[in-house]
Amino acid sequence: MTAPGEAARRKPARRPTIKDIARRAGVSESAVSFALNDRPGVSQDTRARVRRVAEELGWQASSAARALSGERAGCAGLVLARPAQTLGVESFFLQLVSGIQEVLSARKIALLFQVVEDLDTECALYRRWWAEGRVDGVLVVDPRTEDPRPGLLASLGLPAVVVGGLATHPPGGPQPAAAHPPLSTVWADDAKAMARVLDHLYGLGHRRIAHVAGMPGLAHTERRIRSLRTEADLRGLDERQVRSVTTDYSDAEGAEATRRILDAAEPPTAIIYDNDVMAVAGASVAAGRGIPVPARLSIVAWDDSALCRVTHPRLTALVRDTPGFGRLAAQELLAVLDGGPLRTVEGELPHLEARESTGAPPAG
Amino acid sequence: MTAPGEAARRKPARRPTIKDIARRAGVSESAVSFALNDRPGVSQDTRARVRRVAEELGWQASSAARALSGERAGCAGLVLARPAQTLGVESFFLQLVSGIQEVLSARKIALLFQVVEDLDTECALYRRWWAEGRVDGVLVVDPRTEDPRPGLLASLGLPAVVVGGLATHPPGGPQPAAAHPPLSTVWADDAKAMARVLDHLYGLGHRRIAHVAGMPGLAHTERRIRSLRTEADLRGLDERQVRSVTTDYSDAEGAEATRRILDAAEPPTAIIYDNDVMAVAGASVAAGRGIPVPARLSIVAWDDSALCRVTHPRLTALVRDTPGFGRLAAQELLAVLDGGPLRTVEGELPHLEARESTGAPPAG
DNA sequence: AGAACGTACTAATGCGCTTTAGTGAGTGTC
DNA sequence: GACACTCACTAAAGCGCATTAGTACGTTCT
Repeated sequence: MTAPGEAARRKPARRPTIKDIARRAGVSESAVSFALNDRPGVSQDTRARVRRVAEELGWQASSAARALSGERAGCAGLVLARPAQTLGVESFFLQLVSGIQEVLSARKIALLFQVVEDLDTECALYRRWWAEGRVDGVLVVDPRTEDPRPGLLASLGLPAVVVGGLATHPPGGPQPAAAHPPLSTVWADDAKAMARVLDHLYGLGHRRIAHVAGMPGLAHTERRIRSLRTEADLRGLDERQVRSVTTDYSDAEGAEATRRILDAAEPPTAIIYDNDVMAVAGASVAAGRGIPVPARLSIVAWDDSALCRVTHPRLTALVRDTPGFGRLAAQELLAVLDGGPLRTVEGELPHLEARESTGAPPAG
Repeated sequence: MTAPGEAARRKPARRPTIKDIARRAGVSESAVSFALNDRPGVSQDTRARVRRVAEELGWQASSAARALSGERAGCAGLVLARPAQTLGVESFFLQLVSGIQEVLSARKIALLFQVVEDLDTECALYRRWWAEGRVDGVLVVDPRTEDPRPGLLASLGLPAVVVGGLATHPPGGPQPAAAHPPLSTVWADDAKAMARVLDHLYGLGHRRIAHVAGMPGLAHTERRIRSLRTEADLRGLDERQVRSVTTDYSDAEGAEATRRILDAAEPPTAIIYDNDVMAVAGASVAAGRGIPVPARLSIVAWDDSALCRVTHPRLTALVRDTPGFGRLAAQELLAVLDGGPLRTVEGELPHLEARESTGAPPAG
């Protein structure tokens, strides 16, 4: 008699293998393999019998064995490079991941998810995953303007899909000098989305607008800033009237940026925030100073979430279907794994959900 | 000449194997294996040489091969069973995961992370992971009062650690009738934490207190509710003065619960919310009704986050070290994988960060 | 000097699966 | 009735590693 804990823990429940199936079905192991993988070489009868036995035994192919012989790990990877404290509140990633998995799990592909501190660690991790044969492909998020990852992945021959950009410029615009290396990409048209936001604010009468952007160096940050400038130019608004500042996406920097913006001699009548957390932080700064929203300051959040709906007033937000974007990315990765051509796929355009935080600017 | 995309994508860069190392170092494959795994049987000289060659080649053991021969997948699993829309804003999980990985990745153990819809799917996934040999162990989160998972995992013999509960009662208290199956557990003492919250509010003078709890059936929800009742009894507060209602953790239900609570004939002077999102939603409802916080209503949030700091007033919150909790859980899983004894480990007690949302109740 | 032992290595086996190369029985052909 | 040919299946090899059994050589003991 062993100790009770020991006894209960290490049950001998051995996992069934095709050998077990072969024995019970009275055929060879190879026949089992053929039967279970829809390969020709077995009769309908045998196939059915083998399937039944496998079912009974609750058999599932050992992922290790399959990976070793079949050269497929059955695994995709996703690395999130964020300093620990920036991991904050954003619902974005959990939603993205949930969308990704919806598609991957239908093909029985698991997702290896890792949070790391910085880009170098992320690159090192890709190398390790590649050398270990751990993943069949990866999803690259938070693309940068100068990004080492696509080049690295291409050189390793590790299939990958870039999520959210390094996008080619919109048709008609200038093509970027150094086109990104050959990786499939799914992206959203931030430029068009930004145009919509500006349309909304300009239409309400705003002429002095600030943009509290996210991290400099991120591709979509740059795209949004550039787009805002383009759209402002179209409407004859100069750099003093419409301008962007960058932050680290945190509530602290969002608040700080807001304070500086409001301290200006001629403060803007509207602020666009690049995420929900900063928008709420900014709204809080305004409230603290007794600045009524939207009477004296309009606020727009890029990315909707519960946050935007629980504040008072509720925040006008740019709503996008993040799980849907994740599904799109996963589908594209599957396509690449199946040997499909490199593509650049555009996700759904976000729409602006106008709520109570935007209105006409003060008359003066 | 193939198409440019094709050519660039499938680089022949073969992953190095121990055979390559053996050839270059002029020894047998087994010698390489011994050398790289710190096994006796090779001289210091050879060991060093093999190591150098492996380094040069950028070799990493194939996880599949190692798993197949060594019976270790080098992978842990974490499943999050949440309906998609509840995936909201909580920073809790990303932080927990980041703490877990800090510990696991030091041992080169990857984390398989999956979001599923419900508990049944989660159980099915455990079965599949087990049958596929995909994971060496799993971390079980959101333990329930009647939870099928520990039993399942124990019967499969899949090592596991329960994160956050099914805890035995505090020493001295009554032991639960059906002790949980033999799984290691890390938990936080919600009872003591709740006592602290009540201390704070009672000390300020509050005698009518509501508790907007999380999902019924979750172990920690029940623990908090039970603890609140116990602590209330100790102070002579009956069920009309102090009571809990359950929700699904969403901002919507948090707001709805708040409305109902404030509609009561004798509304409470303080509300405790089981997460940050609901607390902010509740604060917003109060603001919408013109109820000043904390002058007429005090608010406490369980779990701190950026949200609690960006609202106005900032919310008093129960702060816990979530990444630290994740690290603890991961360490415990490693201990179990190493064949250590089953244990129940208690995490750090959260502390109450008093901010502007709590104060003395109105004089009347 | 031969047995006994330890050291540093090589050879061989197996993990569970996929895949390629057989093999033997049945069918059709002239 | 010997020929090619197909069908349903089995045997065997190999994926990359860990591990066990074996081997050759040098040292020590008696």
